[in-house]
Amino acid sequence: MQDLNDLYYFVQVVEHGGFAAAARATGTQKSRLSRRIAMLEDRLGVRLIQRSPRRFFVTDVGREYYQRCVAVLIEAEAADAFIAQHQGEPQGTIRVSCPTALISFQFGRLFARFMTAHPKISLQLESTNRRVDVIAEGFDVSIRVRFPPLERSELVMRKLDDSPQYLVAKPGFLKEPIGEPAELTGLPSLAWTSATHTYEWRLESAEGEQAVVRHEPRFLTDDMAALREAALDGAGIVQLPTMMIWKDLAAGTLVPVLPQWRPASGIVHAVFPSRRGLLPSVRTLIDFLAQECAADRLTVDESLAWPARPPHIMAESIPRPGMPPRRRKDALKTER
Amino acid sequence: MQDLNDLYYFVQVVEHGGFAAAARATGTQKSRLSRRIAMLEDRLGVRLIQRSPRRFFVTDVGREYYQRCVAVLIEAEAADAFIAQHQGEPQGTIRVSCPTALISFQFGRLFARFMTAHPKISLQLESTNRRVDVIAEGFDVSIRVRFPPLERSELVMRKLDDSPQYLVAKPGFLKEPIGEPAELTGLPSLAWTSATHTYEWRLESAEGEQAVVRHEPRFLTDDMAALREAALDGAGIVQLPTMMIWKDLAAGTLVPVLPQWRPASGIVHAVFPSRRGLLPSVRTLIDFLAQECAADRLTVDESLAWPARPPHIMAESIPRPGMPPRRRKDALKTER
DNA sequence: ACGCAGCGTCCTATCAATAGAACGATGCAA
DNA sequence: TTGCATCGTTCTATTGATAGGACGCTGCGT
Repeated sequence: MQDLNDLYYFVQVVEHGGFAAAARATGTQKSRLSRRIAMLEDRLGVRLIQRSPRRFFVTDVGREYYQRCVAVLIEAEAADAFIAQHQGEPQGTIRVSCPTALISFQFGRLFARFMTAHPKISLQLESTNRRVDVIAEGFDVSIRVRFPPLERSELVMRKLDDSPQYLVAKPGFLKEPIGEPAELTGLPSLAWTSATHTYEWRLESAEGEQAVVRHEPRFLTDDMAALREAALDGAGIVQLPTMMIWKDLAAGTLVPVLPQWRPASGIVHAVFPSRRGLLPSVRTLIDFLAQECAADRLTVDESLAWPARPPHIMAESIPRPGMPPRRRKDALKTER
Repeated sequence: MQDLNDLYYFVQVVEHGGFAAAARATGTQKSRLSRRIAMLEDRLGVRLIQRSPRRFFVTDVGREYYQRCVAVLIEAEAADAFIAQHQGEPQGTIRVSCPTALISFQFGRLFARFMTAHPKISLQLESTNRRVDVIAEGFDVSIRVRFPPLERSELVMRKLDDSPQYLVAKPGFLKEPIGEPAELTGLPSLAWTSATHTYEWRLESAEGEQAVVRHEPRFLTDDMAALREAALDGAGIVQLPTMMIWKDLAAGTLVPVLPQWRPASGIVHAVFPSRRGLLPSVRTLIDFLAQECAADRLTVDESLAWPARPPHIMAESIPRPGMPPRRRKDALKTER
């Protein structure tokens, strides 16, 4: 295989009228230029440059070859220019997957805000509760909610939000209030379908005590809205995300069950194939979502008068050197 | 400076649908391909290929970049094709310089034969007796005659012919025959203008004795035809090349002076800038001239019934390996 | 469910290209 | 005519890329 860099060296030497001048102009050693041109001539079997100490001129065949080499370099520059132009302003299409419920009570609004803020970016959003294969299915990013401990993955994760949860029921569903996790045993429950077919509430007291309560749900579904409707109708006790039901709690149409014990928070995170080569558009989206989630959480916490929970430690999102976190104050203000 | 070879690697990997397949197809180690593509992505700041073990697909931006890289390689191939096409059949213009006299009595015919034999080659022939600067003046080849010892030069030399010489005068010019070189002293002489302004005949006997006779010519010129005319008119004794006057000798209009002592032969040779990168057309011309000179010499020697002189040892013309000397029997036959 | 072939990536001893200096040649100015 | 600055080329100790193998992972066949 020929060394395409020789074409570059050749063009530089011709354009500067000598090895020494080309070396100075390009910061390349003249010994390298001398050697590479000699090797190029050997490979081609022609003399491109007639030269001796103090003498230098390009042969006729060398001139024609030079023109063709310039064409090569122009194409190479065009390829780089395409990438540079592609990088410059976030644009293009982002393929995202997101759990259905999360879209309906939280992320749907965020995606809409994002598109308003970035007119040149399009989203292709797949609403799904299955665990998508990011690489094979061609997603740029997938939004997921998982409960700790998170499994390790070849994919890169960026935490977006905590997902505090409530155990709730319709007011009056419980004949008498309960005070201990053990009292939950045997009560009717509703749950999200689990792949492992085991159902348990992992609870934590304000003091840090932990309890695990196993239950057998009388209603299983992968539609979180259906779970909420069933709870509102008094079908049983269910664990649901704060962001989904905070207005029900504020209105009193749902009430916390065992309020001194809180379920473990989930972690909302984005997963994507690699930090290297992340398109500006995708990076912009992920940063945006992280910022919007933080702002929304503050609003909900203030509304419910609850202190912000300490964040879970998850797979590290390495801060990008030289890139300060983006703040969208104006976007936050206008949307309220 | 980017490594243009990375574009080649990228195209190969994309076209073969994986690193392993590309490595097999190109004979390149897959570790190199893996590394070079990773470095290319780092430099560009984008992910061109989404991949993991057993998974491989080219991103959208990667596909567009691939198209541009193909364009680069096509241009590079075009440049090589131009050179290959340029090399294939001897064609184009050869710039030659040749001494005027040599043209008139020997090489003019040879150049004509050459052009007949090679319709696609043109010659630009400068008839000159000055020592041209081959590199600076853009000659492909210069024909020269020099007497030993030849000076060393950065130019490459290829001997074409010996140039045996005769001391001659008009019949009857000498009142009495002379037998020794010393008897030449004081006789009227004619000579080619010398840059050194010293004039001497270097003679050698059949036994190998050598003699040097200094003389002061009464006629100096750089026109060899004029020298011949003057000798034919009886103006004096002159040294002339055999090829120029062999017919005069055969006809008796010129006779040898001091026939037992012969002047040293000159060497007709071609000089050119470099063996490396010698165009096929130039190589063809030089080979042709060497062969034609050999054939002509044979004819003249047979006509004058003289044994061929042993050739002088000169700067070596390295035989080109694998390339047998070309013989042009048909050309020799038709021209007689 | 398990074993295996083959994938892409990483590691390191080896090899080849390079940087930088030395050399001989050349043109120009004094 | 001579000295000097700068040219292109060559040489070699050093540096960096590579070959080749090892590794972990994945998909497919049994």
